[in-house]
Amino acid sequence: MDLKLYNTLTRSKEPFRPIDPARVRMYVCGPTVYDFAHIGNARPVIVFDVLFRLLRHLYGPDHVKYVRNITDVDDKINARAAERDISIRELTEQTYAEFKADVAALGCLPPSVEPRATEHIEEMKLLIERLRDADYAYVAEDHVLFHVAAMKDYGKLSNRTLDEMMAGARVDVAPYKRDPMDFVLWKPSKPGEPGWPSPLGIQTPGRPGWHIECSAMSWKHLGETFDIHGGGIDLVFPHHENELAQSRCAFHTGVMANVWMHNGFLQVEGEKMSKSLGNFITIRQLLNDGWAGEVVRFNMLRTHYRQPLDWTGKQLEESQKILRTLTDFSGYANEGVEAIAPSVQEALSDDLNTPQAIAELHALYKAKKFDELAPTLRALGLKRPADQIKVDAATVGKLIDARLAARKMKNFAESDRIRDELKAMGVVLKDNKDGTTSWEVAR
RNA sequence: GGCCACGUGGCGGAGUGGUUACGCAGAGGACUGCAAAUCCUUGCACCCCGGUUCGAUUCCGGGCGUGGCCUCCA
Repeated sequence: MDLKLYNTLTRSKEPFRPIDPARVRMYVCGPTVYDFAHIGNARPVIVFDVLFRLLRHLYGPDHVKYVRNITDVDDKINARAAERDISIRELTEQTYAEFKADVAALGCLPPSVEPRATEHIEEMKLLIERLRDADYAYVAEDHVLFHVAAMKDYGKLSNRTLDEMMAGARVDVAPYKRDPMDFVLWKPSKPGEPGWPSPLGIQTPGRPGWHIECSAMSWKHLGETFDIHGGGIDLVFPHHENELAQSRCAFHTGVMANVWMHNGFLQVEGEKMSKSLGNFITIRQLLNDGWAGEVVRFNMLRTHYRQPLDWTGKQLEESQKILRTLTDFSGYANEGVEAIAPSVQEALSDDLNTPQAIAELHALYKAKKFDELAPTLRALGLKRPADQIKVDAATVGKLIDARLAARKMKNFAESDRIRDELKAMGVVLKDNKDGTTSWEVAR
């Protein structure tokens, strides 16, 4: 069956045809490492992890290269490091380590490569030189700017024409820009700011603009053109539009990535997530609150990746319940063979229709096809969530024995009392026909 | 103001020009000392107004609502 993916470039679902099936290449914009990742950041990480897993399944694990960058040079990083009075390196290292731990808890495989912007300054400078040599870029007051008007079909990805953008441009345009829409490829660093020797004969040390980082890193690790470029929908403009412009103009190609994929925006309890509203949810916080990473992952996948998603506590609880049910059969194990059942593969192949895939998981469960269900769950990174609270099994066992004894003597007041006591501990009993009792932790 | 997305049953959420989504919650039943868990059954739908059509939730136009981008943002 064919994999179909929605392409933002063409605004339609298209059959996926890798440039080289032996080397499927995907790039996704990664985090700017200055603070804990929030659930908005988690969405693309999880969505593209599912795609990564599907591609590995379809083309073979050794034939898929997934690059997710780390932006470790950025004004927000500088500000935060100064705020906390630590070095930039300390901040980015620490934040990156937290990020790695968080997304691992969400059941995400590490990408094939996680390049850092600061380790690709030379590639960025090479790109900048190429762009200037081809008259797509110019130097002005120690900045290097991309001249948007030089590119004929600029705006194709975000569906904007240059005229529209000019009309909407804000008043305070930097005076050294030829056109208001021109964007920075390289900018001078003030003393104290991170800086590198500048390209194109600029004497002042400088640092790269945001967009050139991704062009450089994707080039280095995936080549001039590749298959899939992903990220959040809010990155379409200006980030991806500019990335695309840089790479295409630097390499004189008609495409950068063949398929551009964007996940929808996420809200929290019906509102935009923001620090001022006090509804800012980090991955770390959810984990600290006792939610299993798998539950967070499952909750994210219950909505199709292109749809807007409203994150609520109610849904999270529901997700935990569902995921427990789906993994509640004898013989289930979190580790073991991984495989994707045909019905699930078909759903995922239709532009990553994870809600349909989940419906298929339910169908497998209902049909008792556990030998297909377990490997599929594992292949999707959906394990049985761990209990939120820990209880002492020996204590529970003793209480159950006492209750069974009471029941045998038809002392139901006592047996119900013990049941309530266990319930207060978070333990829920399941009586069986033959007089035995099994139990599980409710949270 | 410009560009764009979304609006499905109590809730979440797929999908489709005419036939069951799926899940959670609810209701009824089986089981149970009573429950819980489990299993079986089940009610409830497509924002509004026009148009196209034999027929529209599904296509087109308009309206209303929510959200995103246009400045850093997943």
